[in-house]
Amino acid sequence: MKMSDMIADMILDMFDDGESTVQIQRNDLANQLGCVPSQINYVITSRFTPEAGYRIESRRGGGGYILITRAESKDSVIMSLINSIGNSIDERTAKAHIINCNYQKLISDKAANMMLAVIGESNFRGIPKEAANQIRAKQLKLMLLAYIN
Amino acid sequence: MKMSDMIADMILDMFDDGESTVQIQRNDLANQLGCVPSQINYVITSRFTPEAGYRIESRRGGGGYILITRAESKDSVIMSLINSIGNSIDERTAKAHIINCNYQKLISDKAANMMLAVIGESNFRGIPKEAANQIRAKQLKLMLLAYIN
DNA sequence: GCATTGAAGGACAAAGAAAGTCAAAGACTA
DNA sequence: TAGTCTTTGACTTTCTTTGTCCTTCAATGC
Repeated sequence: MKMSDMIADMILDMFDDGESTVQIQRNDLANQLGCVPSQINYVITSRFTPEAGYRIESRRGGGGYILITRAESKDSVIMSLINSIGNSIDERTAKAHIINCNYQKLISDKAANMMLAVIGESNFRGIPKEAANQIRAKQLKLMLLAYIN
Repeated sequence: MKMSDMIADMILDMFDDGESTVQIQRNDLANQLGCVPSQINYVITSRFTPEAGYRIESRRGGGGYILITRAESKDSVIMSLINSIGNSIDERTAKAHIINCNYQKLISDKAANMMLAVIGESNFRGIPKEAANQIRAKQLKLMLLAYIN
């Protein structure tokens, strides 16, 4: 298993007992898992994003920490994700959002697969990039909306 | 025997133990079989198509992979619907198919709503009718496939 | 108080590890 | 022989890992 996924899982596990915040020591965690500290940052910025419903705070210096706060309601996270999507989105970003949502258990595997199927670049072959991005954005927002209703 | 067929057989073999997904490492497989990596792509796009009941996902970068998912019930009503769709479909017809599937309890209300959201004409505003119909056909087939997995 | 020092975390770039794309050349087939 | 199917390879894009240097903070000693 990839180191990044292990780190993400480790953090998700810490949420398990119903808590909505997790505090970590970057160096400790890196040490436990045998990676460089900056990889923790990579995981946090690529997976624990605001769009996925997380807020990050941190402090440097002696006794420093990283605090990860998870949003309460799933639907509200999805709603704000929808609102964060403008009227155009590329495949890469859309895919990342969907995979993240699925990873955080905001949407089911099946729904995620359906969404991934829809937004794939190869569906749009032959039409201009920007037109495809606009269609993709509309479709993704509507699907997410349909999902929570 | 042709290399393409060997690759296809190899992949099919991996499904053998009742699994509905196979994960491959493109470079590894190419290496095992002694072909260039891109030939794996050729085989996948030419043989493991939605019409044949396969869905493809992949990730690049370190720890990347190609995931091939096979429809479980190849002879289901949905599979034959997928095969009847062709490479172009208008909103009305697509809608009728979806509603019918839902009516027959082949797909859930939620899935039907997601599909209806995707195929809606207004998503495709601004692009030529026929291009829209082709995108819609691809998307509908893939969604149905994702649903039955 | 104030300067120094060590203990955090942050930012960023470079290297590495996959997979994707596309077009040209070659092989087959009707 | 025209047209399709395969094979190959060069180039591109994406994601991950690693490391180095920077900034911030708290504690300590004067």
